[in-house]
Amino acid sequence: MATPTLLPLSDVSAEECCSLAAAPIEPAQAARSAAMFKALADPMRLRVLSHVAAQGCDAVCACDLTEGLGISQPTISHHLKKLVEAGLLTREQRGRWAHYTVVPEAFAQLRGLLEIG
Amino acid sequence: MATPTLLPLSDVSAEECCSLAAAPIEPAQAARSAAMFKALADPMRLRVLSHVAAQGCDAVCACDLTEGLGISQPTISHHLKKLVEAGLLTREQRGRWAHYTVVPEAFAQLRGLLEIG
DNA sequence: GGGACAGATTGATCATCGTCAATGTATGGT
DNA sequence: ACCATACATTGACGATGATCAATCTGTCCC
Repeated sequence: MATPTLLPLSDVSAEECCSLAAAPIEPAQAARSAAMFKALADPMRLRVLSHVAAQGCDAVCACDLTEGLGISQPTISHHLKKLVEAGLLTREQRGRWAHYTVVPEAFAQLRGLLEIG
Repeated sequence: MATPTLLPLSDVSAEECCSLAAAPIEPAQAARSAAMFKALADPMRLRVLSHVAAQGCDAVCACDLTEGLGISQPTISHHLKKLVEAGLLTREQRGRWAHYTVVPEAFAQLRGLLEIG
């Protein structure tokens, strides 16, 4: 259990660091980048993510999100899972509580892609 | 609440300049931002966009995209329309040809949202 | 005007997604 | 052992989206 669902993100630093404007993007990288953008492409998920990001380096308990967003607990759980799968958040279990933290490298990578103009 | 004002369609610079981490995002802005990310959330659309962005400030003719991407002309047209609607590209008709150019301000805005960590 | 061309639109199909109620799984407290 | 809590998973449903073939709309040239 608790086999780290921490999928790669392996070498973010060495990974394609370049903008969409540098050259026509490769299909494989397009698929990976689109998957990350897809995680950001839902209003409620952006709000969930923003609540976590607003806590800075601190981890945020899922129980703090179930209130004030106006959606059910399973839906929040669903969104958090998507964000973790996309590599934007990490999950850490502490007793009964699940704590989430942003992954700064992922955001840096996306910012790099959007360096245009 | 912060500003219940109507959003200015033209004033990108004065628009919400802040990251997701600055504060929990407002539902209205979450919807607008998610719409832009949604335009980026498809691999083929990222490739189309990248082809345009790779031309820098020059406009790119749609006819240059129909070859080399492996999808039909209507699908390319569909993706270009989505990118224009999202504000990431502008369209300019020149005779029989449609030319597309990136909108740097849109990308700057998205980079601002992703300033995390 | 008539034909050729660029590209947008339509309609259909198949897949994916957001959401919820209900249920399941683990953990902590007594 | 038992129950309450925190969260994940399942299954269902309605909505959205990507793609294509066929068709339509406009523009250029003779």
